[in-house]
Amino acid sequence: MHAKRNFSAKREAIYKLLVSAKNHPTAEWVYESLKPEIPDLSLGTVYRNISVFREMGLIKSIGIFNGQERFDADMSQHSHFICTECFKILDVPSGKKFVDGNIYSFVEKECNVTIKSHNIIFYGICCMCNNSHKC
Amino acid sequence: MHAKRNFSAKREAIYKLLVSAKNHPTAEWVYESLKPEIPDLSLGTVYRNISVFREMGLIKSIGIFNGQERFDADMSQHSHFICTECFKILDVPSGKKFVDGNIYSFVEKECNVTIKSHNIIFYGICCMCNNSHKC
DNA sequence: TAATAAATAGGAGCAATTACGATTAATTTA
DNA sequence: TAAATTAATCGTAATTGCTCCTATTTATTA
Repeated sequence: MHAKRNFSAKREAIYKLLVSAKNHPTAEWVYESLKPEIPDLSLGTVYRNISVFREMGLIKSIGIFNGQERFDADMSQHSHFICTECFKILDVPSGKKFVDGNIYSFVEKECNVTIKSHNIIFYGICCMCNNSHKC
Repeated sequence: MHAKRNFSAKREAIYKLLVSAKNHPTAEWVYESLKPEIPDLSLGTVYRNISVFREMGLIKSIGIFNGQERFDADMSQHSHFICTECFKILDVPSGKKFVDGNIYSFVEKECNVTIKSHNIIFYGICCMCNNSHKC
């Protein structure tokens, strides 16, 4: 039994796609992906629902890369790698916790702030973009 | 004796301001700040020189927040805190190194990538934006 | 000084995102 | 069920941060 959620058909479709997508998609990609099966979908609806999901805490923004904002419906604490060539984003499995609660309180004291969350992004070249395609 | 650098007067002014600025400025802020003393400065020149500096490795981008890219001429490895209310950015003094070389090679193996750099950003509320202004 | 190269101004153009009025769908109330 | 109310969406216009382009100016070289 799970919480009742009155999502409209389109909202539901957008959310499901975000959850299943492994590419940390852009709003544009969500729109293009759903357009074939939902021909009367509008781009504004995608943007608006992404905002709704973010406010609900269902998704988060990874950042803006190559001019487009990237989203992630995996709300577990993890880091990302982004290829500066093709802008592919990979999850960094955090078996190792890079940043823990001790660091939070350390930074909070040093900076006199309250920390809500953090992001770690590794930049580099993915194996597809390396000359030697050993993927 | 230091390396000869043939910067134009405007380029020099932009770079000096970036170095002295403690607010991790936007291009717009640089433009507005220099405009009074350099009335014929154009916004395009600020953007172009920021690109030049970035390619030269003199500055780096912290990211895009509230729709505007933020820059930092402090090239030492350090993290940032950003207030989600007022978008003030603070340096996190890294007496503690959060991410070291071991983590790089760990992630490189896990993700099959080559890492060039990384960014850590803490999000939260600064003391000015907290109800209790204990700053 | 003349020829060449680099940097800039100013404005047009672009692309991602947001805002808005009109319409449609869903929900509640009677 | 029907009417009234609320929420969601469409389509398009507007915004905005940034980039690009051309003419002009400034600096460098011969």
